[in-house]
Amino acid sequence: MSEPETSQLSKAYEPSAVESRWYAYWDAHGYFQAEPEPGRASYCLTIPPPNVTGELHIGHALQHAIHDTLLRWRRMSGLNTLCVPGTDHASIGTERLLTLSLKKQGISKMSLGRDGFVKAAWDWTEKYGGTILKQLRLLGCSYDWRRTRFTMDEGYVRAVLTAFLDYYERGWIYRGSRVGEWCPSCNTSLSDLEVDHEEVLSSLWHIRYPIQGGGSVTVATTRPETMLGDTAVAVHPDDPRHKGHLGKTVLLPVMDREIPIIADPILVDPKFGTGAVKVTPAHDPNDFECGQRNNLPRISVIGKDGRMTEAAGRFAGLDRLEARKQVVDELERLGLLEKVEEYTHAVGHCERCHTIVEPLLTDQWYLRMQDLAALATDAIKSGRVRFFPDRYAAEALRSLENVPEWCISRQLFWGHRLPLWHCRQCAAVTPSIDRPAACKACGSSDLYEDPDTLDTWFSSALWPFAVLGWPDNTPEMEAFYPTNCMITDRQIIRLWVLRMVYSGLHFVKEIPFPDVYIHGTVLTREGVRMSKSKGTGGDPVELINKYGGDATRMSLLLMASKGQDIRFAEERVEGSRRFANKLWNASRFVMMNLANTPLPQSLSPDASWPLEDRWILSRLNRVLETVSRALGEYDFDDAAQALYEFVWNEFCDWYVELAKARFGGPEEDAARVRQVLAFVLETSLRTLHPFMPFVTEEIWQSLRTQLGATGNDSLMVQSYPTADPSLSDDEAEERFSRIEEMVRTVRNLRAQGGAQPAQRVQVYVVPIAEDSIPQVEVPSLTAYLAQLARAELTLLPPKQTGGVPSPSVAGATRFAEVHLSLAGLVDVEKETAKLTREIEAISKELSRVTGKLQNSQFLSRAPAEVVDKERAIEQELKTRKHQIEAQLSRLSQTS
RNA sequence: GGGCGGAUAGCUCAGUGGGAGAGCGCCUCCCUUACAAGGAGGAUGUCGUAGGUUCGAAUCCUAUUCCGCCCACCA
Repeated sequence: MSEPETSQLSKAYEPSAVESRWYAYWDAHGYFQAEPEPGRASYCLTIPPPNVTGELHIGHALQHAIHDTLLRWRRMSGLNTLCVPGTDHASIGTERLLTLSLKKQGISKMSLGRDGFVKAAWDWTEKYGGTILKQLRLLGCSYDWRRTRFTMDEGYVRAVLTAFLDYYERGWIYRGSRVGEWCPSCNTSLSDLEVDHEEVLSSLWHIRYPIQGGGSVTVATTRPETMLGDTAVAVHPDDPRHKGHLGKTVLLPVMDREIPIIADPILVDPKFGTGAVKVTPAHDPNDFECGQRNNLPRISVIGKDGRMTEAAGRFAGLDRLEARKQVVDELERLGLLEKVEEYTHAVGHCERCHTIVEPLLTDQWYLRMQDLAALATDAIKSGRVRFFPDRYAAEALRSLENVPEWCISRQLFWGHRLPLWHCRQCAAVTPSIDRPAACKACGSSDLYEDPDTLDTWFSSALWPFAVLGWPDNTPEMEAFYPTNCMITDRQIIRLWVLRMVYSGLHFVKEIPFPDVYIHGTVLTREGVRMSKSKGTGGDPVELINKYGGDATRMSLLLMASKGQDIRFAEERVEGSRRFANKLWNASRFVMMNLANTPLPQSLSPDASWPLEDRWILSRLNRVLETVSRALGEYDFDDAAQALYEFVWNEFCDWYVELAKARFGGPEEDAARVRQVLAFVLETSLRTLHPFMPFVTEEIWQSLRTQLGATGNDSLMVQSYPTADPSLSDDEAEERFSRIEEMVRTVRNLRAQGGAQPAQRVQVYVVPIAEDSIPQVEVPSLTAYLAQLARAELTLLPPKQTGGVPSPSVAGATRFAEVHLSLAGLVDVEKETAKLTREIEAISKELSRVTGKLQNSQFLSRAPAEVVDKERAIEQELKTRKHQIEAQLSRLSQTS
C-alpha cells in the first residue's frame, strides 16, 4: 500500500476520511504487529476481553484510549511493544442473551438440546463476535490483531483444561454438596461474586411454634415459605428464656411435623429477637452448617426452578413467592402469626438477570482457595503487584481474607466442559482432556462426560499467559510475560484481577503484571452509571463520527484524573475537536511559511538567539518533562493537559504570533524562526501522537513531504521525544513572562478604555527600576503583540512618569507602569472610579499581607522562604498601589 | 453494620499547608490573509456544614449532611 495523498491541507480539519485512511495504512504496514525478539526490552498489554457479543460503550472507549496511549508511547520509546486483543465467551451472559433471543423466535433452549444450543451459540458468536474489536479500530487502537484470542478457541480451551487438571490432581478441586447460590431463571449455580446484594424493604414475620406439651416459641423470618423445610428450632444453650425448652419438640405449623428444639451457640445470637431461630438446612448456608453440627435432616422444599417441591406438601408446584403469601395466610388463619414488622434487608440478585437468587442444596465442584489467595496476598503486600490508585490494594487485600471456596461448576451449555469422565459401572471419576478409553478405576469403557461447564471467570483468570501460548513455553511467553500493566475497572478486581494474579503465580510462577491501573467509571451528567439497559449508554461510535476518534480519545484522557469517576460531558469532546482543529491550522500556517527549511535534528540555542525562541524551546522542554513523568505514573490528564496548554496557549497564542513578524525580516532571523517553528511543531506532533494518533500522523506526513523526506515511514514508528535539559532556560522564561504581562496590560487598557482597533493610542512604559523589564524586547514584542505601530510605544526611563501626557489610563504590572493615552477619549470619571476600585482591592490584599508580616508568630515560625515571599508580595502591592494613587492624582489635576 | 470515593464558578472538573484555577457557557469588542470550529478583554466562588490543629487550612484532624460505590449470613 502506498502512502496516502496528503498534499493540500484544507482549512478545517475533517477527521473522518483522515482517520480511516491512516488506520488502514498502519495496519497494512504491520506497525501493530510485534514478534518476540530475545534480548530486546518489551512492553506488553493484554486487554480485558469484552464479551464476545458486546458493543463498544463509552467506558470501553476510556479504557482503550488509555491502553493505546501507553502502547504508542512505549512503542515510540523503543520498546518491543505488543498488545494482545481478544474476547470472552462470557458463558452465563451469552447463554442468557441467546436463550432470550431464541425464545423470541419461539425456540426453547431445552428443545434444541445441548448440541443444538452450543451450535446456535457458535453461530451467534460468529454473527456478532468481533463487532466490538472492529469498533476499537475507530479509536486508533494499535493492537496486534493477528493474535486476537477468544476464550473458547482451541488453544485457549487446552489452557483451561490443563489448569483444571493441575488443580484437580492436587486435590484442590472437589465435589461438594452444600447450600449455595442458585439462579432459578438462569438455572445454574453461581459463585458468591456473581450475586448482587440489594437492600429491599420487606417484612419480618414472627411465627409462633407450639411446643409439644404446652407453651410456644416464636421465631422470626424474612422467608416464611422456607418454614416448610424446617427441621429444628435452635436456641442459645445459656439463654435462660429457653433453658427449659431444650430437649422438647415443637409441632411445625402447617406441616404438622414434630421437630426438636436444639442448642446451637454458633447460629444463635441470644441478643437478637426472641433468641429462637428456625433451622432450614436445605435453604440457608448457616442453617446448613447448623444441620451438619446437629445431624439434622435436610428437606428441600424449593426446587431449582424456583417452585415448591413435593416436600412442600399442598404448596407443591407454587412459585416460591406465591407460596410465601399462602403460607403467611395459612399461619394467620391458624392464629400463629404473632406480628409482621417492616424490615429492610439485603437480598441477593443474579448479577445477570436480576432474579432473586435462592440458596439451594446442590452438588457442585469447588476450588480450594487457601493457597491461591495466599499467593495473591503476598504479591500485593510485598509490592510486586501495585495498584494505581493504591487505595485499591487495601481493598484487594481485604477481599483476600476469608475468601470462600470458589464454586466453579455451572449448569450451563455454553462454556468449557469439565474434563471429568464418570464411570457408569463403578462411579469413579477419570480426569482427562480427551475422552479416555477406560475408567481408571475399573477399566470399564462405559463413561460419560461431566455435564457441567466452568465459571467463565475460571478461564479468564488465565488470560495474560493463556493468550501468549501457555501451557506451552512459547517464544511469546519468554518475550512478553509478565505483561506490564492491567488496565481495567474496579467492578472486576475480585472477579478477575486477583484471580489472574494468583493464577499467574501458581501456573507460571510469576506475577502476570506489576501494575494494575483502575480507571474511573464513566457516569452520565446526573451521576448515574452509563449502561445500555438504563438507556444511558453513550455510544462512542456516534461521538467518533461527530468529533473524530482523536477528539474522543483526547477528551477522555483529559478527564481521566487519578482514577476518579467521570461524569461524561459532551462539550469536553467538542473542546478536544477544537484542539485538533487548532493544531491543524497552526500546522498549516507553519508549513505555508517554512519554505525549504530542513527539519533540524536538534537545536542549540544560546544567548544570542531571540528571547521568544529561547522561551518556546524552554517551554517545550518543560512539557516533555511533564508528559514523561505523568505517563509513567498513569496521570493521563496531567500529560494531556500539559500538551493541550503548550500547543494552544504558548505555541499558537504567543510564539506563532511573534513568528509572523519575522518572516519578512532579515534572512538570518527568518531562517532561525523557520527552524524553531519546524522543530517545535515536529516535536509536538511526536509527543502528541499517543494521545491523538490520526491528526498528528496526517500533519506529520505533509510536514515531512514538504521538507523533502521520502519513504513510507509513519509517525507511529518515530522516536518519542525526551526532555533535553540544554533547552531549559529559566531566565528566558522569566523575561518572557514579563513581556506577556506587559502585553496583557496594554490590551486590557485598550479594551477597558474602549479604544477602537483603528484608533491611535500612545503607550508609555515606565519601568519601576533599571532592570525590571527586558528593555531590548519590550518595544518590539509588546508593540507587535498589542497590535501597535512601534512608534506608538515609548519606553521611558525608570520612574520618569513626567513624560506621560495627560489624561491617560494606566495599569500597574509587577515591573512597570503602563500608560495609554487615548487622545482625549479618556472618561475621567469612569477612569477614576475604576482606579478607586482597584485601590480598594489592593488595599484589602495588602492588609492581609501586612497583618501577616506584623504577626511575630508568623515571622518566627513560618519558613524563611515563605516570609520572603510575603515580603515581596507586600512590596509589589505597595508599588502598585503607589502607581495607581499617582495616576489618580494626575487625573484629578487634569480635570 | 463496616469500608472507600465525591461535594470548589451556571455546567463538567483540576488543585493535599503559604497570594482560589481550566474548559464550556455568559458579557463586550474584533471577519488582523493559520484557524469566526478563531482572536482580544471581562464578570462570576461564605472551596457541603460545624468544630479543631496551625503563624497560616480548599488542602490536615474530628463530627455531620447529601451523592455514588464496595463489603457483611444476624434469623
